[in-house]
Amino acid sequence: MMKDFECTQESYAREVLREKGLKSTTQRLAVVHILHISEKSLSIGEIHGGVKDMLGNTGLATIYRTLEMFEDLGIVKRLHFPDGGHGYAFSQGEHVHHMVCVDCRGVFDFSECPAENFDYASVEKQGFRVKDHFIQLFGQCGKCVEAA
Amino acid sequence: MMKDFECTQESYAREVLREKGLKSTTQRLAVVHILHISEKSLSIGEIHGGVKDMLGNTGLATIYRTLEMFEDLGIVKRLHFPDGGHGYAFSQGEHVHHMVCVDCRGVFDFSECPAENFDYASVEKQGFRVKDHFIQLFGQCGKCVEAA
DNA sequence: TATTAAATGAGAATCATTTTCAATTAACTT
DNA sequence: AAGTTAATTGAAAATGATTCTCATTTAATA
Repeated sequence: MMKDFECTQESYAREVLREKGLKSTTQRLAVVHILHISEKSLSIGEIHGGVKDMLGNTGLATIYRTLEMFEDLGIVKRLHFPDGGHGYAFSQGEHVHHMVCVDCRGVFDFSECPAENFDYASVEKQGFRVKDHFIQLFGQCGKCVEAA
Repeated sequence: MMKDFECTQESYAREVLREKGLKSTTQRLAVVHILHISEKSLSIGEIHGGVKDMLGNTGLATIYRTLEMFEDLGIVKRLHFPDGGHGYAFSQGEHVHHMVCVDCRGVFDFSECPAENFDYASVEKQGFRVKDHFIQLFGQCGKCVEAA
């Protein structure tokens, strides 16, 4: 089934799915599209709403299943908000970090890693082996600074 | 009411609470104690269990209320696990970060900030103003490396 | 010790997430 | 282009996490 919202991101997702032997369903591609066209990260509910607008009724469980899978595949990145809520943003598996606007919840990627030159030896003294890190910046985006 | 588990951390919590005009209840001090004696971060359920062991029945809602308040006061730090779960660890408001062992969920503080020398100007180009950051390292602690 | 506002407990209410299973569909075969 | 099959979906129920309500209790002060 050919969709009228094909785009680079969608092709990327199709590719990743195919490599893993997973199906490129209409619902999965719609999730990619919704995340792609959004400036800000989206909650599960917002994604569900967006997909329903595109496709008509869609089960919420499908959205949960899709996002969990996409996170494992590196297609989406889950963000943690200070209030405990979550947001999801499209990602292509690269090492990027995110700035989150605490006012509008907008998400802005940046590729320079703040911890790039950090000497892990200092924290690995007691035998801890660092394998990954999670970094998120909080602040206000340009628009919200002006609006304030 | 004098408790038999007074300790530095407890005194610190008492102090912070008093400054804000909040009460140092038995339940709140028990939460501090439970977190203090634990090597690893604890889930809400584990904290609830620990407090019940100390005090007998204690409402789960109280644990939620206490942790939320403590987080605001900087007395505890909430950690985000890759699976979406949360852990809580005692904190004294200093700028510290955490290494989390993905095997045993143990938490290890370190004060050297990986982003300390990072030049935020590069990410603030588009007007974003960075106000805070969240950094968490994932890996394996010494014990779990050996056990593996 | 009496007073009072803050905090608690218990359970209901709400909200988030996962599970189950019959029906549907994408991908592959012919 | 139709048939086959395993993967996926939708719907609703089940589970789990979190918040709310309000009568009762308690810590802090006078």
